[in-house]
Amino acid sequence: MQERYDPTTVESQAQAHWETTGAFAVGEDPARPKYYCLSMFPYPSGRLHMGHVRNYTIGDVITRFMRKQGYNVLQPMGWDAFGLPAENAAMANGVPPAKWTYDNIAYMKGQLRSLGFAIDWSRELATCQPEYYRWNQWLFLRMLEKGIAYKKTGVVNWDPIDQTVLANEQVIDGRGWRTGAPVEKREIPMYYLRITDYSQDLLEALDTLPGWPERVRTMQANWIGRSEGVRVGFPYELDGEKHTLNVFTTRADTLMGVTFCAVAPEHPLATHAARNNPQLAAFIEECKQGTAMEAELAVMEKKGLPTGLSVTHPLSGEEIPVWVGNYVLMTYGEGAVMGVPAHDERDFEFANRYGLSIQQVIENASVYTEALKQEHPREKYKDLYFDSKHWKTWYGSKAPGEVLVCNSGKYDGMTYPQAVDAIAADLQARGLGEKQVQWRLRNWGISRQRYWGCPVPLIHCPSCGDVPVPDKDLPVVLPEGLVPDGSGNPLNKTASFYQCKCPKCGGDARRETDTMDTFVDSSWYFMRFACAGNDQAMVDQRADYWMPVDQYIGGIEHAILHLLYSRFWTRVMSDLGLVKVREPFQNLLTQGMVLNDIYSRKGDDGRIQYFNPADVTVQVDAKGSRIGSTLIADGQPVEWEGMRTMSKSKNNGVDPQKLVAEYGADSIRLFMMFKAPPEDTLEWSDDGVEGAARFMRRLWRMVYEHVASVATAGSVAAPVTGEGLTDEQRSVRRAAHATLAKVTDDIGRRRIFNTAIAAVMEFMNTLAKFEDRSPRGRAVVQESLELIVQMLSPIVPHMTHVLWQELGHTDALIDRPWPQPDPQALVQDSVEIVVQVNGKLRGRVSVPAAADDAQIQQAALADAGVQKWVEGKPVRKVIVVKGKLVNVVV
RNA sequence: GCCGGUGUGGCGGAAUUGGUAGACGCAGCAGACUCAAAAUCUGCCAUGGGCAACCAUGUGUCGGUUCGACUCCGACCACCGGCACCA
Repeated sequence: MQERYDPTTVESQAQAHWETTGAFAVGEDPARPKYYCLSMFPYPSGRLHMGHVRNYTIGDVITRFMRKQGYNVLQPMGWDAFGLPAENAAMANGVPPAKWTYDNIAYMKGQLRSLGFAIDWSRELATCQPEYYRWNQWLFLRMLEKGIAYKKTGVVNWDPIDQTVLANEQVIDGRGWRTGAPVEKREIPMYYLRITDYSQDLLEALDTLPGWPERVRTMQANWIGRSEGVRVGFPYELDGEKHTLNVFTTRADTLMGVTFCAVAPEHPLATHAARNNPQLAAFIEECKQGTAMEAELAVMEKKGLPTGLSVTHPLSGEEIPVWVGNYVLMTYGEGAVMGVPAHDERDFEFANRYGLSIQQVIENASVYTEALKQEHPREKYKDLYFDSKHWKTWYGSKAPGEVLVCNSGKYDGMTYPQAVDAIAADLQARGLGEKQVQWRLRNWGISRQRYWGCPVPLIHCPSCGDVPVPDKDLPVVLPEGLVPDGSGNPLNKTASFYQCKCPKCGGDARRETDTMDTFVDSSWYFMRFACAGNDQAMVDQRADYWMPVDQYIGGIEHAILHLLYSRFWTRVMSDLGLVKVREPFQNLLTQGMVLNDIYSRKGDDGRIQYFNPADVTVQVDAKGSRIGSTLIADGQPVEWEGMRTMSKSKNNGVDPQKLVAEYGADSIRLFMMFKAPPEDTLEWSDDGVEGAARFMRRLWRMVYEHVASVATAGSVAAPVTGEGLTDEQRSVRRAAHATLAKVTDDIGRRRIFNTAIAAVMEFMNTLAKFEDRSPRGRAVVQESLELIVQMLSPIVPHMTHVLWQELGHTDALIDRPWPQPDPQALVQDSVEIVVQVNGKLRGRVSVPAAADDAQIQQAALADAGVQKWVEGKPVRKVIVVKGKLVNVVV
């Protein structure tokens, strides 16, 4: 055995073994339970970043662990290869997106291989391959037939100078990223998928996913956003015709407090009113300025203008003025809201700004008590509700029983649910409303006015209209040699693509040049992995074998959109009879981001320059606190801006390849798994990697010294059992098996790897102090080292592969079943009990493991340290927690 | 703005079901080995007081529940993720 640990030799040796034995290729095996372990596939951006390394290491640890548990484990890998960055790179370098993408894939695949992931590469796919995306097109056509896909106009960000649609990312401070022109909203025709048909199903089925993080399920539920309320119709007359303005409200109990209605700028009523009202027309035009992003709309100053029209209150018959409000969203509900300024914060703000009246119709019974009514009679009370600080307490609650309706005639004194029921019933009787369920979820617009994506398979014929591409003509292949220049989709300028014949009438027609949202590509790739190589069908029965994905791993940033779209797409495929599964992902692990320090310096020209943390040294004081940082190159100070996700713009990226070359893949993998729990953010640290490498060398040396001692002093004793061991030998053995139990639980159940590694480290500290070199002692060491090597094998597979052989084994560690802790080794004679007096730690006692409560209590009270605090005070109560602690209350 | 999350020593984190706060590691300090350095090994390492035994304080802030709270409840502060065309 080599005395020194050399990662390069070790890793090539292990990888060669896996390569030649085809260790990672899997097929359908009815004899074993299957396990599908999937990490979110990467966008081929150029090189692997640390987030990828973290993601795939987590997946690999689980894959290797489950394999050792006897499962037939599939871990595939592919490329989310369509998307905007390829077009940006094309614009910058003049290289077609296809070439850039395929070059990146080749490079990144090499990186993944060097990290030793147990990936079945025979199933690799890239979403930009026609063999893949033809099935996007095929399923889209099925959705058209079923009415799930349809055409409608949608709002996009429009750059008026480049005359092109901008992605949200391409809008910087409300301006086009290339032109700097203020962005406008524009309506264009698009294709949509009716995900809202599945709202109820998508929401209810969240309860069938206990293996998903609670927060993700909550976020999805809120995103789908089911709310129960009432549709209220406000009748009005226009040009002698009767109409109704519909609004949706969850607070029908406040209906008698409506003092205005507000409609979205795009609402038909607004459009109508603006015809003879230039001021209003100008306001609506102004609302078209700015982006289509909801986050931006939500923080905008609330503005409005009266339409000059009014509607009739459905119950009181009062005239209610109609306003146009920039905060009313056309995409939610009816695109119109009723305004109850006394009991809605936003309406309150709006009414105050425009001098609209405020009518209180609810009093808070629990807060506005009889005593307070004496103190604050109505007149005084009035002032209070303009006091926004108290607004929430006094008016914001709708908890039943807490608030009662007032100033509302026959509804006075009713609670929230009573009033909603009564008002809904009265509205229904008049044909002016009813109870309604409203969803926040919107249908999925999939059209993108971009080149590097999957073509939408439609043909526009002047005589036949929109004609689907016949299945026999699929795929509609995207030409790969084009280079976008920023002035829109190059497909629009490529006659060989868009010129075509109508499949119906054979006349000249124009092919659709929009491509699909890349979320389409990622909505079903996991099913395609199961059916690699099938060129006759989208999926086959192999998908039924492998699906659902047993463990899905990816970034928390995908908690809503990607996962929801995948759940929807899987349902559509299920409804079409293509697959049996309805929920694609059984268990979900959302890994945290990888952060690194940011260092900057303001240049003479006032521009901020960022320096890579590798080029900076940090000064610390005697305690190790950070006191400053300087650039190595010039020794001058640089500013530390804290830690953020690794990015090009902040120049704080770390190149995985360099690290693998320097420390080996195992040390990087170990560091990533040890530094933080998988769901938390991970702060990068070069010192931490150094520490991981130190641990690797330590383990290597321990095995080396053991193997050498066996070579010189003869073989170890027969395999150890509990029989005839010294106390020390027994205690080491107990520690070894207790560590195994903990590591098995941490990896297998808790999916927390940092504590598993810490437990192994702790045990290695114990083992290092064990100096018994008798044959029995060496047998205990042999067993301990074998367990350590096996426990670490999912995390550092290369080194453990080699050490396993050095420990005298001829089988390959990857196929070795996971060890079981020996129950006999875990038995303890006595346990330490912590003794508290009034909840404060005052002593420790050792009691036999079998001691009952009374014996434990007696031992606790007899302890000298405890006596000191109990003496002279009556003992009121003694709480005994078996095997753990005693609390004496005096 | 809305939805979700996080907050513990100099730093990353541990404490799994309400039961010993700070495991494990990084950094730091001291020492051993060495001509020296690297590597390695040993010890110390929350804060304040004390020679020490020990005592008090301490898990973002304020308040509550409990024999007992990092953990549960209420209010607040700060930061992070998402908000439908980045992936």
